[in-house]
Amino acid sequence: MLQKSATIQDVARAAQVSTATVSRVLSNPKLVAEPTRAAVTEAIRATGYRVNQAARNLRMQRAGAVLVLVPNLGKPFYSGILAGISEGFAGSDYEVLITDTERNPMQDTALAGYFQDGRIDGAISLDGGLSSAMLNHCAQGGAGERIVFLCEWVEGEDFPVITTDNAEGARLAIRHLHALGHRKIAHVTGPDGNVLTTARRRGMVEERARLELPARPEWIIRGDFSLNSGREAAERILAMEDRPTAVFCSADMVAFGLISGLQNGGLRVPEDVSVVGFDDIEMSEYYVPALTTIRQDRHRMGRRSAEVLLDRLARSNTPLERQMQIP
Amino acid sequence: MLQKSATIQDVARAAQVSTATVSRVLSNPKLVAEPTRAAVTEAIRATGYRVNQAARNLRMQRAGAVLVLVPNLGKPFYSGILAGISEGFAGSDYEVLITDTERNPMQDTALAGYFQDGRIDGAISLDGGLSSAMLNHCAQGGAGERIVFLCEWVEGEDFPVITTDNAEGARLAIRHLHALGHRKIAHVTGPDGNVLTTARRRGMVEERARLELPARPEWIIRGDFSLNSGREAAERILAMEDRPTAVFCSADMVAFGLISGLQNGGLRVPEDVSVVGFDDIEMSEYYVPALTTIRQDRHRMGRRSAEVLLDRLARSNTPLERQMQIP
DNA sequence: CCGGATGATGAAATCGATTACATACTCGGC
DNA sequence: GCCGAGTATGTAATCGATTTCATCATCCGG
Repeated sequence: MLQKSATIQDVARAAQVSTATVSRVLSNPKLVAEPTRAAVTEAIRATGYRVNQAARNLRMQRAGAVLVLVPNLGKPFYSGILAGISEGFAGSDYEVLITDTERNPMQDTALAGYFQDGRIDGAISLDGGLSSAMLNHCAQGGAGERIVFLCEWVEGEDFPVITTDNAEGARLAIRHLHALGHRKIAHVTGPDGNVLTTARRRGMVEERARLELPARPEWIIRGDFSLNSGREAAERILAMEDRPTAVFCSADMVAFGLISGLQNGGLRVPEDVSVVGFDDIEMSEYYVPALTTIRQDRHRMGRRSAEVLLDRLARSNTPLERQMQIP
Repeated sequence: MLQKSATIQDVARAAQVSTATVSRVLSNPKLVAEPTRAAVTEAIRATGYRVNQAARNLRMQRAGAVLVLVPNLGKPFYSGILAGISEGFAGSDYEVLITDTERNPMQDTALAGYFQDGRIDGAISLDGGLSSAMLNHCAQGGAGERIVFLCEWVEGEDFPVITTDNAEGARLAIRHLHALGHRKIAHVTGPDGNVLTTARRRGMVEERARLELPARPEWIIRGDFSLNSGREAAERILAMEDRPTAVFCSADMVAFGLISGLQNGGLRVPEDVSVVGFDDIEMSEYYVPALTTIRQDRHRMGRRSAEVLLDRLARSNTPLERQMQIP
């Protein structure tokens, strides 16, 4: 706060009106007569007045901020999403807080605590691994309406979710490889228990069955969306006697790790093995060879989630009678 | 805020003491007698009381948040840094706000506005492109002590800077290429006017001169830290009659774009052209071929900048007499 | 046994906004 | 000429904490 910036009192004094009038000029100008309004506006300019957010938030019973839960800030996949979210909230009077759920794991009550403290009005979670207990705490505090999920979600809870059709993306990938003539297709999954892992694997398996392609258990390789898990998958594949000719990866990063591992092992991509990724992060176009991948418009999804949350916040701040306008 | 969470009044009532006592138990327990303290603690537990941050911040004249200015949230280079910063502030009672200065450019007064509004207590800028006018506004508001720079900095201003020795990194890169036998070395720069561009180019040029390597003007190619500028640089190099045998890139992303462009153009890397990057983002190890690069410990730098800012904030909230303890 | 130091606690002011309620004035209809 | 509605503004309560200052009890040395 530093330099004693002008307060609403100072403005009121300068314009020779009450603080109520100043406040009205700011929030609801048409309640104030033109000459008064002009005087106040001038006084605001002259004093360099700026609304003190802490005071405003206290009085209005709001926090003026939303929290974004990111599984791992270090993954480039999330950066585009964050940019979209941040853009979505620019111009609103909400600040965007970001936390890394992997490096700073949340206790069961931590998220609810943010709400109770009045530190946030809402949250966007990119982490589908939140415990139901944690979400229940929030719901009990009345914050159930103020949480939306993005990309991932929690099975069995019905918060709004902005996501792509992951199973369909997987099917698409398999169809693509099939069209290229591949029959023996492997899949590197995401981490166990992750909803995206499940959806993408399901899509993959379904489509493989539909196309009547061969399926060997070792062709489903467990990964975790990381570069390194791709590299490990490469070693597994190199060691197989009956090698797949194509691999569908659950994420672009996995694909990069896989390709680098395969090439180091002497297999050429795409001549010997075709690889398809998921996400379409910017890098994928510039990888050598360029990666075929399933696109997710991360920026747009980020924006969208911001819009959804803003809408819900507006709605839940509106008194009920104004919501149901039908007589 | 939602559910009327218990207030300090409720606790005071439950414990049959005044709010002052409750507040003291929270902030300075040794001022309160043991039995009273126990009663209050129990009342806090029973009511599920949590301090309301807006009220606390208002009274204490602080914002309880810091702002991180990121040039472009979409670049993976920044994600590790953000993770470090976020970790550095975990456990402190400051929230971390993040803004993208490219997508949401700041007006001259915007940053100062954040301080004046009482929305932030300090800022970490990864953007060396902030105008001096903007910084002056902040300094005039007394926020001069509460800004630190990270990676980039503004020439001519003396805010604390956490950064690597960029010129030395560049020299290192050139020495490395020289040791491999390369004599004709090109450089893809960052964007004009960027401080990192200047430092790295200077290091490169100095070392090239020291080693008495040939220098052709067209071997300094203008880029902008992006994948695409690397690809464009590749086209320029492919079109040269006197081609360099090695290229030092101002960033890993540039190197990736360059390698992909060169290979598409029929040159092999590293057989025909060696490429060195800068930053050592996680991908670089997994690129094919693996990229040689100049390491920056982004996570640590992030943490460090948080520490520096926290220290300055603590200092500037301490009354002067307690700072100068020498009699 | 008293004065003053020390310790524990409470009453009330304060931070800077918003807003319910009160007041004063204007205007039109009867 | 009076009343009610409407408009413009002010007074003061309020949000939920922190902190200054006052009060009161206790204790110790002389």
